[in-house]
Amino acid sequence: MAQRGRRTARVSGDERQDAILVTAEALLGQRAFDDISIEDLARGAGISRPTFYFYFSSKDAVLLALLDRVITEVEHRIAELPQEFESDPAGSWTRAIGMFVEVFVSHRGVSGAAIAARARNDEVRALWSKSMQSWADFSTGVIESEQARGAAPGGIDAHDLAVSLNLMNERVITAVLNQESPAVAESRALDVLSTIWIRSIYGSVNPGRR
Amino acid sequence: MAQRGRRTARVSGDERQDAILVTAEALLGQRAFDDISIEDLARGAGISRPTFYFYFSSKDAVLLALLDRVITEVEHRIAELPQEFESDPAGSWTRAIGMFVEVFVSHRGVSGAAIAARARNDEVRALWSKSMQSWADFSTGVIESEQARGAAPGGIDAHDLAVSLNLMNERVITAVLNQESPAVAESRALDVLSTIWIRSIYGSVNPGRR
DNA sequence: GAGAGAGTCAACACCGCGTCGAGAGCAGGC
DNA sequence: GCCTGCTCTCGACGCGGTGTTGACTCTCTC
Repeated sequence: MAQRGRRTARVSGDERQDAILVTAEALLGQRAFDDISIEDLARGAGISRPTFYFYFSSKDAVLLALLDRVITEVEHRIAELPQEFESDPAGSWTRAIGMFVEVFVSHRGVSGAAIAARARNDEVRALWSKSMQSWADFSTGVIESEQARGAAPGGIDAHDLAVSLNLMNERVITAVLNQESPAVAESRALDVLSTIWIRSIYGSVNPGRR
Repeated sequence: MAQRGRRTARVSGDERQDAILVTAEALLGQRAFDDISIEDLARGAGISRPTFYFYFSSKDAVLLALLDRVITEVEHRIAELPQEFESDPAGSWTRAIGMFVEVFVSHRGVSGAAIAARARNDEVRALWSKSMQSWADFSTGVIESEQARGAAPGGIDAHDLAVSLNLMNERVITAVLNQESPAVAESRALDVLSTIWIRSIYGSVNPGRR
């Protein structure tokens, strides 16, 4: 994906760049992004603070690179998803949502920090925005075709519905990651989310199968 | 509500405290919380930076005071809400959700900043958390009684459902406030949200009336 | 072996935060 | 009238984090 760090590529020193990313993800597992200084990242990568700037232009740039990886992972996994909404709508939605939950939970530090940084940093916001948009578009497409084949009722714009449900997922998952209260128990989150998706898309508790 | 500023009350100088709050809310209408310095608040209130600390212990304390007001307003308005879920479930939910949308939209700067600050500040998090909890409890209660009277199907824990829907509202409303994309158009937000609430609570497009 | 990168860092300038201590203004008690 | 104590004010400081500069060292190439 897009060249997020500096360096035009060549020899070692790539290792340095990588060491910074590794350090950052590790530290994000322990404390909040704001509580990690560039000094910390540099030390973790075995370099001095000014040298950090040779590899990344700021702390945010590191986060951006990390987020980029996570999003790429989601994209790959979306592409691999079997498309069987007609034969098993409930199962299909659940598998799709489950994939998101899984990826974000497995990179909880990065996801949390990125979502928080969105408010502050334009590039993070743009990247996240672009992804949300593509997920929302994906959901919109499916919802529209479910509405078209008569499996799902109209009465609501498919895109509005898709956007809201995706935003719900984002928020519910972050609440779980941050162990907020109120939040849904991590073990029940997937169940709850897919129930809401299915009920609000199909307007019924048990969407028909064919 | 809880004494958020400093001062144990007496004469003028209350005006100063107030001037700081007014300045803060005004500036929040123009730029992000992070881009407002204590110097800015002090200048706006006609005092020096150190004097600011006589009234508030930090910038976050100002935000907390502002958030407190907004939450108090919501609480009052919840209390005034007519309770007629049995006779008009759809309308009742819509009115309740509409009230939230209205209050947060009318204090968009504060709401946005507070929600972002949650990640960073314990007190903001605690206050927001407490309110979300009480709104979720309110919704849980109504959902449970709808389930008990047979108007809403079971198959999902009322509290999980209530929490998720409240989190959705929070996120969809912030997306609207920040003019994010994707987001739902401000004019349609209420409609979309209430449709999702109703479909996922009642498991049908048109909950019966009695 | 000279030149051009890539890579490194000590030292510096800067900015915003929070604190400290010295006052100014205004009570009320004596 | 003036002392005492309180509220309120701010200049000046120290601190921690950021980002930049300029000089230096490798190492690879011709």
